[in-house]
Amino acid sequence: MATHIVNHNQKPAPVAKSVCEFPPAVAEALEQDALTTTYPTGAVLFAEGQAARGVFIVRRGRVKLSICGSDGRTLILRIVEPGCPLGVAAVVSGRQYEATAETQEPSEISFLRQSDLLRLMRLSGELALWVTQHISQDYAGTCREIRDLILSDSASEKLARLLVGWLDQNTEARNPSQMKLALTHEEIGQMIGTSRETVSRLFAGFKKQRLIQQNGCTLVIPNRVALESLITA
Amino acid sequence: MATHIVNHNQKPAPVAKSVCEFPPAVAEALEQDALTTTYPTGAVLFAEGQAARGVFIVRRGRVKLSICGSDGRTLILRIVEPGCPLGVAAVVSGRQYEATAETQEPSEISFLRQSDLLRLMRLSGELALWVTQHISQDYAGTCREIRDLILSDSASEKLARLLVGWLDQNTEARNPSQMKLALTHEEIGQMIGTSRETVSRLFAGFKKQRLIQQNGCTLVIPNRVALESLITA
DNA sequence: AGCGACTGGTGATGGAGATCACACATCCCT
DNA sequence: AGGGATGTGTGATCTCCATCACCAGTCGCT
Repeated sequence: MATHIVNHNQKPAPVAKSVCEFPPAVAEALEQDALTTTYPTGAVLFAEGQAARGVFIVRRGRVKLSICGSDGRTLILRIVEPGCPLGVAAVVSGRQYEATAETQEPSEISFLRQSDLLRLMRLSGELALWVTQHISQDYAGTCREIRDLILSDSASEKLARLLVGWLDQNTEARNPSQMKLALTHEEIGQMIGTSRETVSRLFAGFKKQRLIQQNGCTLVIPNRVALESLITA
Repeated sequence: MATHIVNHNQKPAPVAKSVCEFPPAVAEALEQDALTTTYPTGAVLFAEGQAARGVFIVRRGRVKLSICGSDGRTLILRIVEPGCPLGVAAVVSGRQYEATAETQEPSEISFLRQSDLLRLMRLSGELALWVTQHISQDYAGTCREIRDLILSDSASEKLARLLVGWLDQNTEARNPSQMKLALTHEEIGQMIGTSRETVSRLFAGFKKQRLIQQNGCTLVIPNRVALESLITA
């Protein structure tokens, strides 16, 4: 099934997200060997602990990447945006998926089998490089995650970090101090390792301190500096 | 938002047999272009945030890899043994080192400049593969780290996890239930994200429960199963 | 409507562990 | 010897946050 490489909402290159537009070799590989499917919300692409079958590449939509502990609690590693591959590390080293990938909204996702990916990587240095760079990017991101989570005891600091991080992803938006809040309090809690109630209380506190404003699902951060001042406190 | 119950009982990756044995292509690269140096204890190979200059490959000794938070607290990611490269992810993606590497004992370490590594990777697919697999291995390890740290609230569970993990690295030792304790309580605390005092108290508690014995720097774990039973408790 | 599932707000309580404060043991200097 | 460093053991507080409990708003569904 040939897949057309179209980006409906052509956003100018997201900052940290590297390329939303694929390098030629990657695009070619996708056209030739990838199977593109549309998934509904809540579909599980792969689960933590499963043997790696192949990589998934997000074309449209958003995918939640999470790991879960023995007691059932969940930690969201990150929300993956279009242009990014999922499961590359597991696939190239032939082990298990390290996390669980679940769609957060209806998404269009390409799948490339392990054997095809490895074969193509051998043929195309460019593709191999793309894969390697994405893995090391994931690694760097995970290290940041650890720093933010472990090395700040107060929950408010973690939340402030998360919000500031979201702001940074929004630099090219029309209003850079404004963003859509697409996660529930529960999910935010799972991103910063706290309970849902704590997130509620923190938001209430932030509003009282005029650090954030919220109407509907739109979050406004009038004073970024004040929010940042919580981070090293 | 399904919650997935997953089994994490996988033995940690086949331990790269600690003896310094490299694939031919790697050995050749090291011979040709690497600079091998002997460092004293406490030498800093590179620090978190520095621009990546090249990779360091441990030939002999042990290197502590850690990240530190704004408040000065430290988290030890892992102790790197001979045969393993350091800083690969940062080098191939040309960004900053994600962590700080510091020798824990006098060590012999080879250095390979970024430009040389990239050039050699282009020439030798075998070397490129070796590098890529090490990165994804580091990534997987970091994910495990996150799971262990975040998704187990009790500090005793974290310590039990650490000890069991050490046991697994000892499978080839003469007495598999015995090991040398080369870290201070403070460092152990930095590995599991707790304070030094808590580690002391936990050790005392474990001894009282006959879960561990200790004479000098030798740690004996007579009953591994009992220790493991703490982990999902 | 009316019901159920999900989400968000907020109080009360308890407990695990950080932190402070000591005391004691080594070990290594000169 | 003494005197630093450094590592360890343990008690006393104190604080933050998880947890339990309950209520209220808002969807979507029949």
